[in-house]
Amino acid sequence: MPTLETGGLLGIAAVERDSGLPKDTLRVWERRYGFPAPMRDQNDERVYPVEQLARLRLLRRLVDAGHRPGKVVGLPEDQLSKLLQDDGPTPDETPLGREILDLLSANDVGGLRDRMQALLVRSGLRSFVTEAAPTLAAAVGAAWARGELEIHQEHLFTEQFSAVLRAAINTARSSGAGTTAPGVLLTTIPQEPHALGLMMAEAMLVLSGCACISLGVQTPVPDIAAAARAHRVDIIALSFSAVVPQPQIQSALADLRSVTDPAIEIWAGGSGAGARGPAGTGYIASLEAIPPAVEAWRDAAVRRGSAT
Amino acid sequence: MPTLETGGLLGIAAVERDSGLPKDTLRVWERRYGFPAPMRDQNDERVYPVEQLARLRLLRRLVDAGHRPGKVVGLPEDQLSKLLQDDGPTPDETPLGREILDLLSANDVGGLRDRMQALLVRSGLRSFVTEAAPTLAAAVGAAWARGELEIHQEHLFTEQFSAVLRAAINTARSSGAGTTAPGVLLTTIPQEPHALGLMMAEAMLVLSGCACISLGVQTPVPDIAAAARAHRVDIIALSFSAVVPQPQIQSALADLRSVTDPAIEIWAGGSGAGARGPAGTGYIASLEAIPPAVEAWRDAAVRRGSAT
DNA sequence: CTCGCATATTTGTCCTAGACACATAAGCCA
DNA sequence: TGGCTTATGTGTCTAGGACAAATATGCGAG
Repeated sequence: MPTLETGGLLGIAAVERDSGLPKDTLRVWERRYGFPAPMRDQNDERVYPVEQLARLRLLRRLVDAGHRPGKVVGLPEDQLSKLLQDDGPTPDETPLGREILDLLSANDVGGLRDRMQALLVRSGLRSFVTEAAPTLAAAVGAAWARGELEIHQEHLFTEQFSAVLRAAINTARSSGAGTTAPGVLLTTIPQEPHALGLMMAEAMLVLSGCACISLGVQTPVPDIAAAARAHRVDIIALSFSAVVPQPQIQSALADLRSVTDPAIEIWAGGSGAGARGPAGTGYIASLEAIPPAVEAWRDAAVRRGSAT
Repeated sequence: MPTLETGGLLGIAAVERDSGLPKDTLRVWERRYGFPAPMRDQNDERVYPVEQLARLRLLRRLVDAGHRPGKVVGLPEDQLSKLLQDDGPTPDETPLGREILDLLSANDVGGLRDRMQALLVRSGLRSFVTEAAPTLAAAVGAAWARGELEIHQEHLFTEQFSAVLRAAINTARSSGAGTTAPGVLLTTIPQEPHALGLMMAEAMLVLSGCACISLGVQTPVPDIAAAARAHRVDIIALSFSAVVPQPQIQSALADLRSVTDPAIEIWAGGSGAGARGPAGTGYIASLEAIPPAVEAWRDAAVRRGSAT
């Protein structure tokens, strides 16, 4: 029973899943830096207390932010201060972020949904996605990393947020028709379980008049290529959060590029996507960059005389 | 450069990503059965030709369908025939199932959505969930196991189906009010990633007048308990598909039971839930069993004089 | 003092080979 | 045929070692 979790103890596979650190890395950190320091069960297998998991998630954030593991893994609780001082002006101190965090802390699910719905109808889908949504996501992410939120509160936020956004996307979908509309396939690679970024991208693409087909998250690379072929899309759009290690993103993009018709563009976006992707793949720096990118594709399509 | 791919050769990490087989399993299959038989690069690291990846993906299907690795890993190309002959009496030969499969095979995403939406409005949410939905899910699952569908087509079905169902649930939600409404927390354990069963259960609960709070999938057990406490629900409803091994389900239920207020009921349902759960947990045999179970809870609540 | 380049260190990932618990299949007896 | 015990199959974990890529450090030149 490798990944069982009984009474706050997690197996190494569960820690890999929840921290995003591969098993090999967990073991080598333990060997080199003395942390994590898991206990052993009756089979001499590692079992990690939840506090160590929490610290590992903090450490992962620090490492992703540029700190070197050897420098930070051995510290007791000063990491918290480092993390806080690192991110100096905490981005969740916007009134809106604070408000959402308060609703989450109060477990006010109805209020949360109403607030997000109100934001949506007041400002419209576009500015909801480009302005409000990133603020909310950042606030929740930061609060979670700081330990202010529990996991179930993050789950609740994700659920409510995606419900509101999904409904809005479906409403907006029908309106786009007439001009040259690129067909876009949306999904994520198997290591990427986050659906929020994908949905925000879909919203922007739909608003730009694209015909979007979303496969949801975690599609194997050969199947992404097969789906692009089957649906005759013009663009494959992939979303990456920070949970996936850079090299894995790069190789996944390269693999996909090599098995996909060169006429099909591959776009990578999200906080995890590095600016320098493999040759033949495009980088979408932000949600605001999506409409211009679609516009550029349209221009190119007109110039080459082939419209969908 | 672990996962690089040069000219149709993939590193072990890429094969793990695309086949779904863990690195450990790939190595042990090679050691025991002689397949896969990767070549080695200049660093003596495994590199897999794409044909071997394709066969590994087939093998994974067969293993998921119940075949034993030792029996099928060593076969040359007869696996294809075995795969096809495997599911002899196809249970998807209902007209409805056939129709959906045809739409999926034709990659007709609009037609798929329209058909499901029509089913929903024609028969109503309740019979859609209890009758049409299981038929569709069974047909898609069987076709997938038989190799008639590709992964991306199953993803597409899941995405469209959940979009239709989610919208219907949100519409139905507001109507239920007045009588004694139990608060229900819905989620799955971390090993269970399937959301479809959860949503179908939510639909039935909402139709029965429950106040549902869904956390989405894969909530750690301690957080399920914490969420139940925070939201003061009366019932925790968990959905299990067949992917989770029985003992893990049992121990998760037992763990949850031991850390949750005894006044809160725990219901387990779905194809993976065994009839005999741990003491103090309830078993919901089917979707049709949900309304009576809610009714029974109401009766008990009235009798004990405490209403939410 | 700063920039560019060569060298040193850190770090993630892969390697081998062995062990073992759990689940399934086979054997056996009623 | 059904239920129980034994045997085999199977995935996952363990240990330490190795090495290439990424990053930091030292050093000389402008």
